[in-house]
Amino acid sequence: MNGAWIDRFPSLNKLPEQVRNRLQSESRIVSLPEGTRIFGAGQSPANFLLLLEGTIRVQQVSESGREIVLYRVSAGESCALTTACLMGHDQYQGEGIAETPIEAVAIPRDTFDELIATSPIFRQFVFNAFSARITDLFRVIDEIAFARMDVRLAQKLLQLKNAKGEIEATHQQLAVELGTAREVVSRQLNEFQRRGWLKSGRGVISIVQDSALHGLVRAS
Amino acid sequence: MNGAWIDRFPSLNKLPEQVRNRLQSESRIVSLPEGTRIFGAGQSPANFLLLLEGTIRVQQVSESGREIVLYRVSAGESCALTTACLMGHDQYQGEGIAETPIEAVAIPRDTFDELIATSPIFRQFVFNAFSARITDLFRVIDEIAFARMDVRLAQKLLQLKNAKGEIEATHQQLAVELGTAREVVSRQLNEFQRRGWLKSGRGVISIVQDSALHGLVRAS
DNA sequence: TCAGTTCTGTGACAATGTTACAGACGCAAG
DNA sequence: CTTGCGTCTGTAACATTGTCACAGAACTGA
Repeated sequence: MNGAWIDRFPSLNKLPEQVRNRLQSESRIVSLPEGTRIFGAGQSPANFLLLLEGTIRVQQVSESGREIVLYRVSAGESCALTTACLMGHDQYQGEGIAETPIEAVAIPRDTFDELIATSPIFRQFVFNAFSARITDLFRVIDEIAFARMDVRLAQKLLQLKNAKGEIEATHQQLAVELGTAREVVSRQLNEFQRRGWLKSGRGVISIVQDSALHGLVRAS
Repeated sequence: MNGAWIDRFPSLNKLPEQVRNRLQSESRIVSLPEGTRIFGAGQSPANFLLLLEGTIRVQQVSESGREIVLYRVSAGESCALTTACLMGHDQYQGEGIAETPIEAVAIPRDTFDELIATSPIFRQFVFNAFSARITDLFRVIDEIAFARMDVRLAQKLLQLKNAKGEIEATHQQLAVELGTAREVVSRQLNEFQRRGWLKSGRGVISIVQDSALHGLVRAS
C-alpha cells in the first residue's frame, strides 16, 4: 500500500524510476483527525504536503474576528501556498484546517528542495499547484469586490450541496464561506425560501428548485 | 552598464560567479513606454521579468467593467505571478500595465528553468517573490472583505501622496485602486474636506492634516 | 424537566453601491 | 475670445449589504 500512493498523482507518475523511489522512501504518510489546524498564524509548516484523502479548508480571520474561506485543497492536490511561505520564510496569514480526517504524504523540506532542483516534472507539478491557487485567490477577490450577495450565496449552495440536494451547514458557516455576516445569509435564505426555491431547517437546507438557483447564477 | 544591473538585486548578488555570468549573458534589457500592457487576459508572458526602473500596476477587471488594483511591482522586484502562469500553463486573469516607463531584465523561459534547477539562491529569490505577492493578495482580500471604506481611502491617500503631500489622481482612479465606485470616493473625500483634512481640486488632492488620516487608519 | 447553549428571526439603523442627472472645468477649433 | 466637447466632480434618491440589539426556537446534557 505504502508504495502505491504516487499513482494518485498522474503528473508525478511520469517521474523517472529513480526519482519516484527517492520520493517514496524519504516521505512518510501522516494521518490527522478532522479539525486539526494544519498551519496557521505563527505556525510555519515543516513539510510539503500531498493530500491523499480528505479536504483542507484554507481561511483567513480578520482582526475583528470575521472570517472568510479562501479555497479548499482536496485529494490529489498539494498545499502549495504553505510551500511558498516555507521557501519564502514568510509568516503565513491564513490558516488551514482539516475539514475531514486527512491522509497525506509529508515531504521534508530538504527532499522537496532537491526534487525541485533535479526534476523538471516535479517542478512543473509544484508551479501548477501555485498557479491553481493564485487563480482561486483572484476569483475570490473578483467575487467579494464585484458580485452580488444573492448570486454568491446561490453559487455556494449549489457547490456545497450533497447528492440529496441538501447542505449541512448553519447560517454562520455559510456566512464564513462568503466573508459576510450571519444576518445577511439568513435574510437571503428567507428570500429564497419565500420564492419556494429551498426549505431551511436548523443546520440543514434542502434545495427544492435547483434550476432557479442556477438561473440566478447564470443571469449574474 | 549592461553588466551592472545585477547589483540592484542584493540576493542575486550572492550568486556564484559562473551563474551570474550566465544570467547576464543570456538575458537582455528591455525598455517599454508608459502605458504598455505587459501581460493580460489571453496574453501569456514569454519571459521572466526583473524590474530595474519604473512600476507595474497589476489589476483585475470584472465582467461588468469595474476594476481593482491588486498590487504594484517596483524596481528591484520580479514579476512573480506571471511566472506562475508561465510555468503552470494557465491563463492569467489579471493584467499588468506599465505605470511609468519601464526598464527590465528579460530572462528567457529556458534560462529561467535551468537557473531554478541549478541555483538554490535563485530558487530562493523566486519563491520569496511569490511569497510576497501572495501576502499582497491576502491583504487585498482582508481589506475589501473587512475594512471600512473611509479607512481604506485614507490609507491609499497616504500611500500615493508625493513629497508635497499631494495626490495626482481623479476620483475614478482612486475608485479603481479600492475596487469601489467613483461616487463613494467623492463622498468620502467631501467628508474629509469638510473636516479640514484635505483640499480637493480637479485631478489633484492636497493633504492638509496628515496626522488626522494616520489617526483614522490606526484606529481602524 | 430544566438550564444552558446554539441557532435562527427580526427590526432599526449605518455604510456602501447604483442610477440618473447637472454643473464645472479644461482644451482646442474656429 | 467664445463656443463646443469631453472629462471630472457634486448630488439626490434609492437598493443592497453590514451592524447592533434583541427575542424566541431548537437542541443537549444533567
